[in-house]
Amino acid sequence: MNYEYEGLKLKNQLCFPLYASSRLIVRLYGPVLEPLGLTYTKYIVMLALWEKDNIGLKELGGILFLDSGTLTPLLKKLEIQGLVTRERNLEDERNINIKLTDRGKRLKETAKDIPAKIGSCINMSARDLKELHRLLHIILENNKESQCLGL
Amino acid sequence: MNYEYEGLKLKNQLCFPLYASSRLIVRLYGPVLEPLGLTYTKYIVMLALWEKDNIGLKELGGILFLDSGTLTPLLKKLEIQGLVTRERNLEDERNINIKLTDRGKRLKETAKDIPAKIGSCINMSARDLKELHRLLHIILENNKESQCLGL
DNA sequence: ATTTAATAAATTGAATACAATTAAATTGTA
DNA sequence: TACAATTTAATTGTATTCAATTTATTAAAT
Repeated sequence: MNYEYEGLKLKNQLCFPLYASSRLIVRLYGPVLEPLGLTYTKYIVMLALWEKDNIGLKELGGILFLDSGTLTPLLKKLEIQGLVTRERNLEDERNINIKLTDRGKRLKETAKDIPAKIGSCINMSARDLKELHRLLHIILENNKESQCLGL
Repeated sequence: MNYEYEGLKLKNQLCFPLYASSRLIVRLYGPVLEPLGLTYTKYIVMLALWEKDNIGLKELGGILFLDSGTLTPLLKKLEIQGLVTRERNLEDERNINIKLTDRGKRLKETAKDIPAKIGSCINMSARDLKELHRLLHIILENNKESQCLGL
């Protein structure tokens, strides 16, 4: 038997189930977020801002692992929706400060049931959930300043 | 203390680390696949075909959790690259059969070192890797015919 | 003080994802 | 047989992602 190609089998991939389940769960959010006028990416931006308001784009990107190429157009849309404001930092005009509007702050109230709603769709024991959480964070931490990626 | 909004904290999200680490690892593949003329999505299509050649688009989509909207343009590109052929099934012309060309088959040889190359970037014990694998497959299995999603 | 280097955001272009619709082929049924 | 329902790909339109480039601003060095 030739084991030379074992690593190429889908069932032996780590990335594939990661990629597939990520998309699966993001898709789960779609109809739940739609009434709030949010997409999944907009939602995690709002999550970050609800925890820390008045933050620079760079810092926001550091938290969410997203760069200005993704965030700039996204934040402009959130601004048009009246959920955030974007203004240059007066002390250093290279930076931009993102702030929640009152409407953006109030949306938190509407959003607070979403985690439970999504959670009920993921049929997994609390123990497994916690373990999955731990393992994913190992990946994120390992690659935060990876020698493999130039992040 | 008000715990009403605990579920909205990023650190309590399951989806966020799933989403972030998936993107992180897909990005890891970029420079590794580039010399082969493949993107990550093209790569998993090739992985599936190396395991089962001459397969319908629908069946391929079932394996990879992708629909014709994603696969049709992707397969056309792989066809232009000379890695696959697309032909209507003569018995049922609604279906299309995807076959590897000789060149597509030979690419497997070039690709066989990729899993080890990526693996070396993911600093995780064999035990943790296996556990992560198991947990991700729980999510995929649970939602394969979910009551929450209309897949 | 000038010039150079570094940093942050915005822009551009390529490649997905995916919902929704359309078109073609097949199946089931009256 | 006709016709409605179903199935499969393809198409369309919207929303990301991300690498690479550009522009503006600030910091560092001469």
